[in-house]
Amino acid sequence: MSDLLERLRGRGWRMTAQRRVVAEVLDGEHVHFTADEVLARATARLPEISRATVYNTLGELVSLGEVVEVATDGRAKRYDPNAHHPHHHLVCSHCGAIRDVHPTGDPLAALPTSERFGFTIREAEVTYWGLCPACTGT
Amino acid sequence: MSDLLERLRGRGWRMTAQRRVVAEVLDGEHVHFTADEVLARATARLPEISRATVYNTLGELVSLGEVVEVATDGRAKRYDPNAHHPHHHLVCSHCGAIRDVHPTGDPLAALPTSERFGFTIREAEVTYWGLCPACTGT
DNA sequence: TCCTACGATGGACTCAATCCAAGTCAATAC
DNA sequence: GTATTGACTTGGATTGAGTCCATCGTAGGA
Repeated sequence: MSDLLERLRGRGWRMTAQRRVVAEVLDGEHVHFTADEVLARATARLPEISRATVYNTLGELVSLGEVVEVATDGRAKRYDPNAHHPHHHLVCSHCGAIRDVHPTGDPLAALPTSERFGFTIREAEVTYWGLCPACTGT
Repeated sequence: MSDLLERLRGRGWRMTAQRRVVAEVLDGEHVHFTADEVLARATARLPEISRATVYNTLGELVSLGEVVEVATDGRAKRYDPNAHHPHHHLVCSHCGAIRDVHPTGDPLAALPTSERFGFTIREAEVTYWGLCPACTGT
């Protein structure tokens, strides 16, 4: 899965040290970081990188479709590098941890025309809420 | 549907002018206000009400289960007074407008045990994204 | 190697939401 | 009706996430 950089280069994305570091952080681990966590990890590799650059780069990766923005609740947005496999999310209501899940069927099909109110619907997003194994005990 | 105040009183909720006004704002119209919109409408009826009180009251209504907090994307949270009829949401990605919808079937059933990763799942929340009739043209 | 348009910087700013110490008042008891 | 009291309200300060912008730096083409 480590060809994110190749893909970006292939698309004519201007490569800079900062952008490479952000892409590497996202590509490296399959967790869902907040922008601040990305910043922290990027800073570890390239100390002078700025917050604005991290936001710019994340925003660009999102609009390129390489990364998906996940907004759960009022917490900070998280960035999901697993954009090429459609999936949904399972969120721990206690600690905020996120896992990718793949439910069966198509949720779009469950919405009859009479319930669409003239909207042009583009996608359905399913979030499952619960307690992760670590938080179940507490 | 205007018995929200009755229900609250019945539950021993301490009634104050501020709380009544907030409850009335939510009860009156079936749209999904942001906290600021609630504050604006509450202020129109009771000019000296403070922002903190609106947040406190909204938070309390949420934990009483009388109102549902809807967080879509990075925008401000919205408050949905239609808490007694389970439903999902249709959001306009352009203007942020929200409508309640009732898809068929149970999204929880679509998640096989093998995809639950030991989580204790409490609920599934489906958000449909699209453009509302007013924004489709632009 | 040189140019230059695109990208990065960082500090100020916005916006939503929360905190807190002091003041107020609804509901209960008398 | 009055006194009491603990829960509620206030508003200004604060936090946290994210954006803006004028200026500086540099990747990549000529």
